[in-house]
Amino acid sequence: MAAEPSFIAYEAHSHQSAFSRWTIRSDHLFHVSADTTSQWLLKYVLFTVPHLHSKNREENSPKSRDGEAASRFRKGTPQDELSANHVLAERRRREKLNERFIMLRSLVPFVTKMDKASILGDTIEYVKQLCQKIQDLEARNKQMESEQRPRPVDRPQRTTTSDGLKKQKSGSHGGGSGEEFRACVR
Amino acid sequence: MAAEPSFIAYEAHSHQSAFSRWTIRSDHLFHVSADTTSQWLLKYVLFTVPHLHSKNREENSPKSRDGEAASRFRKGTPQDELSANHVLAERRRREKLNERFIMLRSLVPFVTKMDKASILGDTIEYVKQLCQKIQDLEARNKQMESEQRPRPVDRPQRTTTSDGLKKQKSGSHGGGSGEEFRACVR
DNA sequence: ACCGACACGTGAGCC
DNA sequence: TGGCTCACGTGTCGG
Repeated sequence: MAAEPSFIAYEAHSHQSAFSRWTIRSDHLFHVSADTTSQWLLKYVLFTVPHLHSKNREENSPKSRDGEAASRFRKGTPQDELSANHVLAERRRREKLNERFIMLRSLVPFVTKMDKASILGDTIEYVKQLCQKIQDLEARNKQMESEQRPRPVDRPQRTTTSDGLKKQKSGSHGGGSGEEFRACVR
Repeated sequence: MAAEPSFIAYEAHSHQSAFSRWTIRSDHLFHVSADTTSQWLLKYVLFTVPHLHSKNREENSPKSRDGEAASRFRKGTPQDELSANHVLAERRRREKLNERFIMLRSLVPFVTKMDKASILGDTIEYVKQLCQKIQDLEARNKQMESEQRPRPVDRPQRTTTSDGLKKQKSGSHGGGSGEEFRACVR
């Protein structure tokens, strides 16, 4: 029932539109190393590399719809706007979410499992460890500072430390988010 | 399954088993505040509260299956083992993943959107900021240490920081991972 | 042969 | 009102 009515009309070939299509094709044509982490890496590079250095859109996907609407001259568009738009939005949602997953996995240092669940698991643990480490460092820093300078002349805990630490920008979206937020509340 | 065990034999009523069932039911019977973040909060408390103070398992879920298998006296079990087991496993997978999502959201300090995607987005940004902050603290710490005490007396990096941080067990697998791993590689 | 993982489409609900 | 997110079941691929 999944593949029934006048649907999005990606080629004649029935269901499994788009994603699985090129996955399979790339799996067969290029026959890249399909042993471990097989199609994940492939999908990763094929999916992110075009996004990296190209700002142009791929908006033809919503346009190809009317073409099939002309060919598929059903009486109205009851399932068109109600479904074809829906399935597309849903696909976009999944896509966005997967992108976040990949991006998140690239941050966590030691991950070997690509399991969508292990990614979350490792992240949730990594954040905990980072958090604890920050508290540790902060406490030691303050303690050391206090022991070094027992003179309470002033206590400016934000003197920018006058060190030449390089704050590399996060780069991507460049949104100037407020720095020094309340971190590690647990 | 969160609410109660031995109930996988969802009633006679066809699809939409379990989750949507009690969601709708709770929506109608209890008619709790269904205005903002409506069923999310409800599901959250109903799902996590039993898990908080109860260590007992709920492994009866694979057992209740035979009951309905008896009622469903088809000739063999072609769709039973091929489907009923599969759908159950899939549901368990989603459930585990959702649990991770909730647990992850509880770590990030400032989140207002409950969007499954915003959770990831905020987390991925939070990790970045934590990471940068660790580098910052570390650099300052080292620099201060070098300028303060050129004499290498000793540096016990495990002074327990004298804070009352309570290490709640993660419970599930409890793998005692090695501390002081390589953090913040970026 | 089974089990785990994932993408997909689809029904439902909430702004 | 449609857009948007979510949960679900299902088909399919890999170990």
